[in-house]
Parts: sequence; C-alpha cells; structure tokens
Amino acid sequence: MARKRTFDRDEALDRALRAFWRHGYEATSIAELTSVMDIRPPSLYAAFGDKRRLFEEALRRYQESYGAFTARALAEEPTARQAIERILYEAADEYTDPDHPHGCMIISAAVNCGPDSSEVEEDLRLKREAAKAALRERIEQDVTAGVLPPDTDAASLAAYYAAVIQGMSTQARDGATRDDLERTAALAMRAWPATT
Amino acid sequence: MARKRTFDRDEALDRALRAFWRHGYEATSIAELTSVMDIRPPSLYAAFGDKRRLFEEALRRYQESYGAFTARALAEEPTARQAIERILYEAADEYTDPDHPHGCMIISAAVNCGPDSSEVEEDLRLKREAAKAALRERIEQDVTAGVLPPDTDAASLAAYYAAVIQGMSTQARDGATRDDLERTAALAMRAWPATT
DNA sequence: TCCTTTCTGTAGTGATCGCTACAGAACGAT
DNA sequence: ATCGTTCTGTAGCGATCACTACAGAAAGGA
Repeated sequence: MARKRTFDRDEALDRALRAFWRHGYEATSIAELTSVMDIRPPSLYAAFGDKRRLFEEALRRYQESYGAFTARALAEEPTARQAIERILYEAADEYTDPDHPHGCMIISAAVNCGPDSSEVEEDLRLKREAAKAALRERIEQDVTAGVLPPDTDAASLAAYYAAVIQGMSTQARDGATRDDLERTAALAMRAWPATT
Repeated sequence: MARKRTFDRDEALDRALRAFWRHGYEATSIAELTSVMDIRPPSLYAAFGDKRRLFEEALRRYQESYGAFTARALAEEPTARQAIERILYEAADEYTDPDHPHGCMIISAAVNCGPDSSEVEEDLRLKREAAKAALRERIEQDVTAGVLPPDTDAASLAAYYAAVIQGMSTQARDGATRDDLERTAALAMRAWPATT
C-alpha cells in the first residue's frame, strides 16, 4: 500500500529511553533525541506522537525491562525480607551496570521541571509512591501471615527501604560502584526487625 | 555619586535561591527569576553577573544557612554516632519545613542537566562527595579514638548514611512528612555498629 | 542648577525550544 | 508502468531561552 518505515522502531525507542534516563525529560531536547535515534523530527512525530508520548512509552518500556526486577522479587521471594534484600542487591547491580545509564529512571528523570512538564513530574512521583506501597503491602502480608511480629510498622519499614533505594540511585549516578552499593545494601538490612 | 539600587539584594538572592531550590538550575528561567525577585533582567545581571554566578551565590548562601546543620552537628556532637543521628533528625525537620522548598538543594538542584550545565551538575556532585567524606572522617576519628571498633568500615558507613539522607530528600520532595522522615531516621540508626 | 554616574525599564538580540508544512522518495496495488 | 499512500528530509514556524543595547530616571558633587 505505501512506503515502509526505514528505521527499527524498537531500537529507536531504546535509544530515546537511554537519553531520557541519562538527562531527564525536560533536559533531553528533540534535537538530542533525533540525533541518538538517527531519525529526523517528522519520523519521530509520525512514529511516537510527541515528546511527551515518546517519554511515556519509553517509561513503560523501562518498567517492563530494566526496572522490572523489583516487581519480580516481590512476586517470587517467599518472604518480604528476602524480597527486599534481593531488591537491594539487584539494585546495586542494575544501577551501576555499565551497559546503560546509572541509577533509576523513575527516581531521576523528572526532578528539575519547569511548569510545562509538571504532569510528567507528578506521573513519576505517583510511580514512586506505588513502588513504596508495593513494599508496604508485601510486608503487611508477612505480618498477617505471622512471619513478622504483629507490631511491625509496615509503612515505616517500606518508606525506609524506599529511601535507601532512592539514595542508592543517587549514589550510582554520582559514580558509586556495585560493591559500594552492596555494602550500603548490607547495612540497610541491619534495620530489619528481629523475628526471634 | 550615582543612583542607588532600589531593591534589597539579600532579599532578591533569597528569592532566587528558593526558585533554584524548587525547580533546579536549568529549569529555572531568567523570566521566572526576575518575576520572583521582582526586578528586570538588567538589574539582575548588574547585581549578580549571569545565571550561573547567581546560582553559585545562591548555593553558597544555601550552604551557610539552610544546609549548615550537617557541618554544625559534625562539629558540635561528641561522637560520630550522635552527630549522624542528629543530622538525620534535623534533616527530617529541615527537609519538610513548610517555610521553604522541600528536600536538599545540593541533592536535587542539578539532576536533569543538558550539555550547557554539566559544570553545575559536576559542582553539586563534588559537594555531595565532600559531605560524604566529612561523614567518613568523623567516623574515622571515633575509630582512632577507640569509640568505635577498629574493624569499623568508615567509608561504607558514611556512604550508607549519605544514601539515607539523599533518599530522605527525595521522599520530602514527594510529600513525606516530618514524622515519616523521623521514622526513617530511627530505622537507619539501627544499622549503627554495636559498641558493647 | 547642572553634570556625572549608576541604576532601571523597554525592547530587543541571536540561538534554541517543540513541532510541522511541504515536496520528493519509496513502497504495494493495479 | 502508473497510481495512491505513507515515509523521509529540508526548511522553517512561533515561542522561549539567556542575555544586552539603549535611553530615561535618580542619586551625589559642583
């Protein structure tokens, strides 16, 4: 019927993802995106809508790939403690992987926003809150099941580990190594409530 | 000799500081700055040089006022443990103070940067590294003095508390309350090495 | 009062922002 | 081969970016 697309849409999306991951939503210009995606602006707009929708799609892709390890650990590990410990150690590995930008995209892609991208800022904030809520719910499961003491403050414990993970992301962007973050993970696990 | 300045330079600097603190270096435009400072661009440039120098001066002011509590705690408290515990609790208070933007300016003002402000990004990164080094040195002091066991890993402990503080800053910007952060601070202190 | 000096507001500079009109190129269908 | 459709590259849209030329206003010294 008509002319076919001459670039790989998945490949282009992954390159846009990494640009947003590295520099954030607002600081990544269309010129930078078209450069790393190796396409011209009309192709970008035809394939992805606009900058905002490209970011949303990149973010969805991020959560389904690089950022999926947290949901996986929460679903697969038998206890909240093992799940969170695994999340911390996988974060140490993932956040410092030399094959892609450091840190977590959801934590760092929309920190410095002008009035035009406050919706993106809010969107990521809600995702961070959802991640924290997932930690809390997993902990509450174990409290209900008797794995953790009934007086366990699940919300505070979840907020604490969320903060540690966010701090690890910042440190990774500042140049911390995997070993550095693993030592932070080990120390963070010392706060886990005793179950004797 | 000549006409006098008609605005309060200190007041204008404080308003610029808060704008940079809230939105970050790059996302805060000259238009936004002149608006909150209630001056016109030529007055801004005459009084502060350019955007970059205004930011640097605002940052210096931040470190000497809102951000001075960490250095104060390290200098005044008798032990590293008491200093860090005080830092965590003062951060919980300071980062959620309704009288100014939430979180820490040094942690969050230059996260999303384009190529033109990579020097600002690096400048803040060095300040974060310096803060972490100050924690490590205070811990090492106590190791040398015998307050902490000789096998204490000062660098790891410092990195861990730096990460917690950075996480608390992110949580504060996401809407966490002072009580929320105090509970995180309490949990974080459970990682402190035993001294029995 | 007049002069000099510095500040102030208006009104722009060129560069870049996100985005798109337009025309030619490349495909499948006929 | 010709047509219709969709993609592609060039080139440029209005808006905003950081920044400034310029002229009038306001101060102190004569």
